[in-house]
Amino acid sequence: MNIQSITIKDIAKALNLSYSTVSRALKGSYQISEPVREKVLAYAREHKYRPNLLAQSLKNKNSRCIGLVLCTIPNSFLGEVINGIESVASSKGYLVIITQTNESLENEKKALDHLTMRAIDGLLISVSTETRDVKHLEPYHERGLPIVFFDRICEGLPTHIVQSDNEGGAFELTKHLLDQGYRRIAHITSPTHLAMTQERLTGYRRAYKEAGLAIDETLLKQCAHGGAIVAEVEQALDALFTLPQPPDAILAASDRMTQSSFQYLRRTGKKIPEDIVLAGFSNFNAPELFSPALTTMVQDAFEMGKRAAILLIERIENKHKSFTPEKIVLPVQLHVRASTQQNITQ
Amino acid sequence: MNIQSITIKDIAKALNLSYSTVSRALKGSYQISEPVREKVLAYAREHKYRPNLLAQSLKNKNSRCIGLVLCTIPNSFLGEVINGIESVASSKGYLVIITQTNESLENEKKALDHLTMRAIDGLLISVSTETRDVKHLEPYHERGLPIVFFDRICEGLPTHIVQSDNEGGAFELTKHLLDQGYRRIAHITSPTHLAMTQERLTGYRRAYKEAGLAIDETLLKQCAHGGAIVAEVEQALDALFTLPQPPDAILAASDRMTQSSFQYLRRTGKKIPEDIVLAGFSNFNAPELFSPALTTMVQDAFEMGKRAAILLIERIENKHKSFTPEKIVLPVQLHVRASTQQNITQ
DNA sequence: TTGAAAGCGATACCAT
DNA sequence: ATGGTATCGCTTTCAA
Repeated sequence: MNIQSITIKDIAKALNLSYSTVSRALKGSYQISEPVREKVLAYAREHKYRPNLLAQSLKNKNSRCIGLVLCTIPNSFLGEVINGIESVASSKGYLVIITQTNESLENEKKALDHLTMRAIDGLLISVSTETRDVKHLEPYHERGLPIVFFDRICEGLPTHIVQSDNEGGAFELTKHLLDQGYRRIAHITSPTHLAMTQERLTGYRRAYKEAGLAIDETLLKQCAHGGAIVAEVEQALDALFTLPQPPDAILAASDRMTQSSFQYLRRTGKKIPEDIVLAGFSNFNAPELFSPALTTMVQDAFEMGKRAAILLIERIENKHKSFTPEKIVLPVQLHVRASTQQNITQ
Repeated sequence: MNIQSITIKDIAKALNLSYSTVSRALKGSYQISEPVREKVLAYAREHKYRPNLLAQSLKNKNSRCIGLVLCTIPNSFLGEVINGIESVASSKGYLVIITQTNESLENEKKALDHLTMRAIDGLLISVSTETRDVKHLEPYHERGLPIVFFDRICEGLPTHIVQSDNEGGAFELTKHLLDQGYRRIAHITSPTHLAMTQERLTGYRRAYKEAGLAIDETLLKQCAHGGAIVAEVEQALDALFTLPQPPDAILAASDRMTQSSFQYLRRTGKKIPEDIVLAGFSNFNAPELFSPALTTMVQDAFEMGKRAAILLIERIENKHKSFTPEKIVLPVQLHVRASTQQNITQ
């Protein structure tokens, strides 16, 4: 569809100028006389001239579009990340094109293919749970596409990275539970090939270690799809609750896993926090409205999006210059609520 | 950025063919000999040829992109709508470009400007609360851009429309509350210039009328920004609770308004459902985890997105053909939970 | 300061 | 069946 009103050629013909002159006048080039510039601008305004961005992109080899790849849009955490990204992108005149992988590497590849065929200027990506390496990203990186990883990082590319303090968060959360006297803390998390998972496990282990306690490895459960499928979370919980010694606490690694766990516990009649306590990395926007109010490790989602976008755009606009890959680790915040405190009644 | 490997010209040169022949071979045109086709395809595959979609769009005047305009992405209802849209768009090979208005008409105009300069093939839009008419959409419509409205409709354009049964939903919800014995039902909703608001008010009034009861108009509150600003919801509630006769029930018109109301009631120490009952149009994905579990009028968000996308793509692909504007009204579903039932615990 | 012309990559009409 | 060429809308180098 072409919603174009008039083109540069139309203006040129109407004013008896050459295409190039019109183009220059429109761009505000300095090598142009005032009267001509004004005449062109006036005519353009009057006839509602709008440049064809496609043509510009084709010619300039840049599109002022940023590609965004993430697992799913309807997600309280990622939704805020998107807003953070858009806030800086739109202020800098970039359009963000969002694509979802639904945790499939196949979809991730397709999304990248699609986006790059449309000449995006840069890429922001949080990889899918199936993604184990950056092989599929290398060709783009080699051709000079600026890439910034956020949230779910994948090692292997010298690019900027923006993530949460996963280790510190898991440490604090685990410590909080240990401090409350819980000893059998189940950790429901994503596949272990994800750096994020490893970091959180490290935090979890460190908390136990510093408390001088041993870890029962059977309490560590990975969900292959990062909790995208409710059944996998339920399976993990089924397994946990049929252990000779079931857990007394659950630490979930994401919004989805937290919510599925919550629903599972509710359905199976386990009382929170009396029978079992629950806490999770989660960015629900009203965890206090839950019953019981939910203890959460909150990530600064908006800030994550903002920082990632700033880094990316800075790279896009300084393509020639070399840069040192930066790794930004954003602090997380523990909000203790009723779901992890027996002595507090909501 | 150009992530292009090789172009048609490269292939043509390498194989000593003309551009046109290569183009035809790539497109699978029938008027081409087998050996040539194969040679071209083989070379293309080997050298990872990827068409430049920008160039194709410029030439073909279509982009296989759909523009999507809505108020905000991080929203349980709209998030699902987006998924519905993407499910059909991606299966038909369209890329969805999402833009947010944050309830500002100004942003809406900018988004439209941006999108159309990039030659989208069609537009899906749920207008902002500030949007009172379709004046800003007319130029695009007149130039032949296929448009489909969903959710927040704006009258005045002969296009397809997909929305929920707002009147029926409000009627049922109000009736449910009246049936429970509540008589002073406050309705917190969006500005009245929105069709959706009018429809819901109509449903509300019809329920009262059929029950043979009179309505206290002071119980009807509009939030200028549709609840996007927490303060406006709180102001509305403040006003309601300082009435000589405060409401005994609250009917909120959206996720945001429902949640803000919930938080307000919690904060001001009003017990639900003992002191006041609360119900709302809302698509929270786990309303039963709230405390108390929330009575909701659930819209079929995914289906709404799907239908809207189907209608739009059908119009895009049959541009020449005339069509009769269709108005699809999707049924909504009342889920009664504890927040509107005094006699039921949790 | 302005214009002519080439070219971005792909397509399609007109020839042959 | 294949090739030449103009074109989509815009930018930019080179000349004038």
